[in-house]
Amino acid sequence: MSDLLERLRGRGWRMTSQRRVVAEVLDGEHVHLTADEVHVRAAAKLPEISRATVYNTLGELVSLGEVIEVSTDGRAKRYDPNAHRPHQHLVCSGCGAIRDVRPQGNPLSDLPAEERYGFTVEAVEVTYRGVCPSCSA
Amino acid sequence: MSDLLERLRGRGWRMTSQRRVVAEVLDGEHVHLTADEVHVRAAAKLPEISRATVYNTLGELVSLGEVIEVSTDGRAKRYDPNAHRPHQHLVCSGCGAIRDVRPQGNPLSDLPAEERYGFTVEAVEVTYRGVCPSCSA
DNA sequence: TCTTGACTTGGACTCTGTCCATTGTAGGAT
DNA sequence: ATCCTACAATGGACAGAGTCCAAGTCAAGA
Repeated sequence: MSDLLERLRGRGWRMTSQRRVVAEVLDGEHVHLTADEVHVRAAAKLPEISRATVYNTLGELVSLGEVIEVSTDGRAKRYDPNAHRPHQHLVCSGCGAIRDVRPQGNPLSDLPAEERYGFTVEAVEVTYRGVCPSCSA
Repeated sequence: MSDLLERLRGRGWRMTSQRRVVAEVLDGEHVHLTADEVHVRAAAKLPEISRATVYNTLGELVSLGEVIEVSTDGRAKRYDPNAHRPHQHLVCSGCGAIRDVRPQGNPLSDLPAEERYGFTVEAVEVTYRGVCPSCSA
């Protein structure tokens, strides 16, 4: 995560305690927190941090390509720091848990030219839905 | 669409003018309206129809498997009546337009057993993102 | 240390969707 | 054709997620 901070500083990001705390909260794999969860965890380290700042910071991290925004359920968006390792998501219909997974093959190539209708296709998101072990038990 | 109404009646759906109007609004291919858009169009035919009824009806159509709920952007959900023809979505990052597309291959089979982590995988959603012709012009 | 433009704050506001008590009505029963 | 009643519609209050903005604060270069 410190390399993330370095990278951001290198891009002219002004380093504030708020931004540092948000970045720290987002560290790790299989992290898929909502903005509100990020706020709660950030506030545990830095009580004065505001919701607006958390939203701003998350938005910037997304624009910078350091974090991926995931909306699997039409409810709160989730923020996934695992942005530099292409992956898909496996979502539990029961509890909403999310796992990062790595399918085989490249789904982009599954969309033939005649199905592109003049679009410049840049990315593909794949969400597998199912029931996780604890929910099916 | 009248077969839809027939099917619903056959399942014990009480046919009201409100439900009929909502079903009519959702007729067609490449239809991906938000609940609010459905309400506006329905109200053009039946001015007294309430938002709550539109939400209720859409929810029922989704439960019945006649309409698919799509949330591509974390904003308003969209409702896709093309439920009986499996397909994926191609979304324009510029204007948000959605096209139904039919990729080759079966993405479900791209998730090998060792990447399922004990989940019972039931479905997969694929969203291609790109820029549509009018936005790239 | 000073300065300044970028950052943060918090509260009001918007948008999307849900809830619920009340009123209305579709469609089977008579 | 009319009556009943369970199911459906209404609309207004409410809730959750996110945005906006004017005022105050501060990181970091000079």
